[in-house]
Amino acid sequence: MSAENLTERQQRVLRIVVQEYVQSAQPVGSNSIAANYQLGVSSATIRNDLALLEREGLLTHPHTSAGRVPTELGYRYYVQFLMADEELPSDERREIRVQFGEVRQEMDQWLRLSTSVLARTTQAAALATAPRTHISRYKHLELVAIHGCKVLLVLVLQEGAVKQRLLDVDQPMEQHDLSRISNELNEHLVGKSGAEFAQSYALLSPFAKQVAFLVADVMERVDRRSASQMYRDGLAQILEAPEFAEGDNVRRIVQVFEEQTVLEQVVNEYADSGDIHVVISGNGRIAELRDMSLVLARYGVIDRATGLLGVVGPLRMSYGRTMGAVRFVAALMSEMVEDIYGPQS
Amino acid sequence: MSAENLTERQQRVLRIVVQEYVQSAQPVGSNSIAANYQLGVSSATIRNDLALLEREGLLTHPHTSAGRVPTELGYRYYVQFLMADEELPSDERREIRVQFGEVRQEMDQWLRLSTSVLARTTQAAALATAPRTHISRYKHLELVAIHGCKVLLVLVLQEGAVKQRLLDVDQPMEQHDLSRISNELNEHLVGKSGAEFAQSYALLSPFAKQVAFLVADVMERVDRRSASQMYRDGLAQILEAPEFAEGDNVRRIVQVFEEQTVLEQVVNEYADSGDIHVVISGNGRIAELRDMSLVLARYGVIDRATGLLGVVGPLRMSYGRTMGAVRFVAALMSEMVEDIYGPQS
DNA sequence: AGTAGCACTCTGGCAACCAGAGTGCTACTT
DNA sequence: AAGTAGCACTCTGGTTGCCAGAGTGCTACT
Repeated sequence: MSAENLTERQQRVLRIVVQEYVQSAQPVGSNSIAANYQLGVSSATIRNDLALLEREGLLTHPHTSAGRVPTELGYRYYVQFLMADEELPSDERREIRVQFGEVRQEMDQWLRLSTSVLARTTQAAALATAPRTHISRYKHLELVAIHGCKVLLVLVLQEGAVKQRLLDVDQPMEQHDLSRISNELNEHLVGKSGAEFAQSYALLSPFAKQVAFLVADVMERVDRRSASQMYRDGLAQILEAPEFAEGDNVRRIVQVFEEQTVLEQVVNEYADSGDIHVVISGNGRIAELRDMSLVLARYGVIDRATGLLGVVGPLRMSYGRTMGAVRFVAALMSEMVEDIYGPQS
Repeated sequence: MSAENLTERQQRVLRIVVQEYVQSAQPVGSNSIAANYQLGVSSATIRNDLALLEREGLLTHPHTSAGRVPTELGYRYYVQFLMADEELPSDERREIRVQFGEVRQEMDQWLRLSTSVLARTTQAAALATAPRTHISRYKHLELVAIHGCKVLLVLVLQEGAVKQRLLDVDQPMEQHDLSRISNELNEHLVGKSGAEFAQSYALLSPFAKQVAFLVADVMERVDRRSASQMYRDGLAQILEAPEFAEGDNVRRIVQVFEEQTVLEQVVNEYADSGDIHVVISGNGRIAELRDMSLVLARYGVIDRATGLLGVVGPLRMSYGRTMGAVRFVAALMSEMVEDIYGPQS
């Protein structure tokens, strides 16, 4: 796709159509353009431009006597060439910053807040995944006696994630003994990945070694899982969009949003690229995402721990504002994740 | 509501109407009843019975020339007097049991599996809350040095819940020192509620005391929160129900399901009663739940840690099967929670 | 290149119509 | 008294025809 084919005015007309349609959800006709924008030409001229834009595949009309509507290609052209980057207004930014400040200490609230903020400011459905590393590394482990032969294993990974697991041991154990074993493991395994545990097995007591096996297993599971649990919010909002009102669409959207697998696919596809991404109608390749747009950004500390966040909305979305919001929230989250890792070492 | 007004046959007719309508989603008329069931009377007689059931407020018809449909009252009568308790078929039970067996050790999977199983077996939307106690009690704490002045506090509560919190300390601390403090706190605070911490403050070192304040705060927050995070699944499925297809209904359902506040209200209302509950159309008192039925059951160890699970579906739901499924999953969950507490002491 | 004017097309709403389904009632039977 | 046959009545949902309104596309003109 290139910008060369269109005259200045045609580009303006295309921009107007997209913006009007985004706002009103109504096909926009030549008359209303001529009346509401001072293009210095009559509606007939605009009609010619519209016809040309349609021949180029950027616009279409639902039926002969309706106004024009952007095609997927039209939206892509708009996002790539015509759109102005919008920053979130500073008062909104300030308020969001305050909210993030309030949960700074509670890591388990970060994602919830991100999705909630995104959903509210963009009027779309928001999603976020927890930061993950490629290979988990051991940070700290604790064995807690629950009762009798039940022991709770609490594992802290270097990226700050906490995993728990219930163990059955052969015979009742005292918290005292369990702590000794925890200490032993913490001493030898800190900073290691599951694969590197093997180096240390020789140094461990038999029971500690058993636990180490288990920990390695847990860590491997974490790594193998294609994506961590996804937070979501704002589903109800996008169902208000008129284009989703019709029959089967609702179900498709809810399914995409609930099921995770489709989103994971996209998320994985954009796993390692840096900047913000706009996926319009699944970029034609992902059938389930037909008629939806995603705006996604990666956040975190690259090569250390990164996650993905963004929104899902109708094609007819305010891309400028949405991208501004996603970019801003991603930046805030990055700040907070960096905080865990300390100044870049 | 009582059972006395209706003759044997009228009750049978009501049961047939409910069951047919649940299956077909079509209003059921006197002819089809006479044809498909051997009641030994003609359709005219059934018409009389239907008219009577309608006068009693148990049935209604959408318009003059349509068949009958149960009213909310009709469903309630059905559930209370006419319904046969259905147990889940044994092969389904076995398979579910296997699945639960596989995640026995991973507590963080329990709720996810519960909702997933319920959603699949009942074809409705499922929800579950984590087990909670009225007053949290301290079990174990760990302080983990993250880097510089950042410390991660990991708190294990007696009911098995794990909370984490990020701390900023005045000066960098060694893991060694942090462990000493953790041990100090574990020694003095184990089994205590936040309110009871005060007894021990005198025995603690200054820094440990500061941490104890913080822990008390965290525990208080946990207790104050009206309900723990809710797991959900199967939303897409119930949107297939024809009665939800129409306009605003979808949004209302998604909102109820997503927003938590309404569900919390109900959940709290049935917080302390033992058996399974069927809430039909919000029992007339909760407007948001109009045209939906909830089937809820409490699970866990009473007076120790209990949670709630159940499903949300259309009024037109197979109550027998749904109740069987909810009861079964609640029993499994109770087993697993009991396991944490050990044999009733 | 741009414009005025006009014929053409398609939608969405409205009214009229009809077959089908199911009721409610009355008069009759057992 | 309980049940039944028969029939008039009512309401829906689909179909058809119609019309105003909106917007286009084309041709002839500046």
